[in-house]
Amino acid sequence: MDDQEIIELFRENEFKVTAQRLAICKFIISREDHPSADQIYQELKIDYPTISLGTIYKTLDLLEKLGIIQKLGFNEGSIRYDPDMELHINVVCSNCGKIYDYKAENVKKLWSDIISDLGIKPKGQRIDIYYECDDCKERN
Amino acid sequence: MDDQEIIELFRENEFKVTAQRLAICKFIISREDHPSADQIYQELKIDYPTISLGTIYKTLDLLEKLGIIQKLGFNEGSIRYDPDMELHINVVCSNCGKIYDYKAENVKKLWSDIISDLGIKPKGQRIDIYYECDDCKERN
DNA sequence: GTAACTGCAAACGCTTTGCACTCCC
DNA sequence: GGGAGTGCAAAGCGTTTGCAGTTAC
Repeated sequence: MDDQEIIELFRENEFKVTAQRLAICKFIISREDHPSADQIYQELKIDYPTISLGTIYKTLDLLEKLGIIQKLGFNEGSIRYDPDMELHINVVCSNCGKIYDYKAENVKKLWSDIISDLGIKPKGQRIDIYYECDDCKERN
Repeated sequence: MDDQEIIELFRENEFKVTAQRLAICKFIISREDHPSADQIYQELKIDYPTISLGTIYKTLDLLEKLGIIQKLGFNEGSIRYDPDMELHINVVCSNCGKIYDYKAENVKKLWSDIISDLGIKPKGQRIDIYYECDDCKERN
């Protein structure tokens, strides 16, 4: 998704295009590690010194409504933002919180089987695997 | 898991057996809808009028450490407690938050394939499907 | 008897809200 | 020019913490 596509998506949905929104949207799309609101804030503050956490949260809600990102609530109460809306598995280090995505064709087949078995119209899904990453293993 | 087993598990791990702990543990095991801490509090208050939310939280942490329950953080920031530690799918109404579990044999096979593909030692997992339940559909 | 547990209240951290100012269109 | 968006600070809410009193063992 390039700048132009983002701008068009905003305009189509009658949201104004602002520097902050563009920056937040581009940032989250460029990251594969599902950052938290505060991580986004800390990094964008460098280039946009007056940006506020409130704006980050409002924009993230907007991006979720537009279907660009997915919120992921975790057990310690933290919320992370995932720009991958396709069926995938979040591989999560339960120690440091690092996340990467895993895609497997076989998941798709199984998933459609389950859906038809359940007889529901799914609105979304979330699949996590928790493990301890190599960095954390070394540290202990 | 009956009373005696719970008591033994507590003692084995050198935790004292109190009326509150037993009540919380039995309550959560008996429920299939993954209640929140406050729901547990509201219901137990009837039989244990002096029980406090602090005790609920402390006990839930303890039960998680003992491996009896699993915490599930959701997108709106809420945390729900799931007493089913086996591989299963949480079927979640994204409107009212109702949850029920779905177990399928075929998930297990796929899961072990994915694990060996990833080459990791999983510590746990979580699989959610979001949909709108019949009650909520009617209401709209 | 004593260390662990409970209940209460205060503290905490993340998220949301309200409002005056600003800026996109 | 006008209304949506921003930034700031305050409020909100679920969870955690600290501590004096209580209870299991």
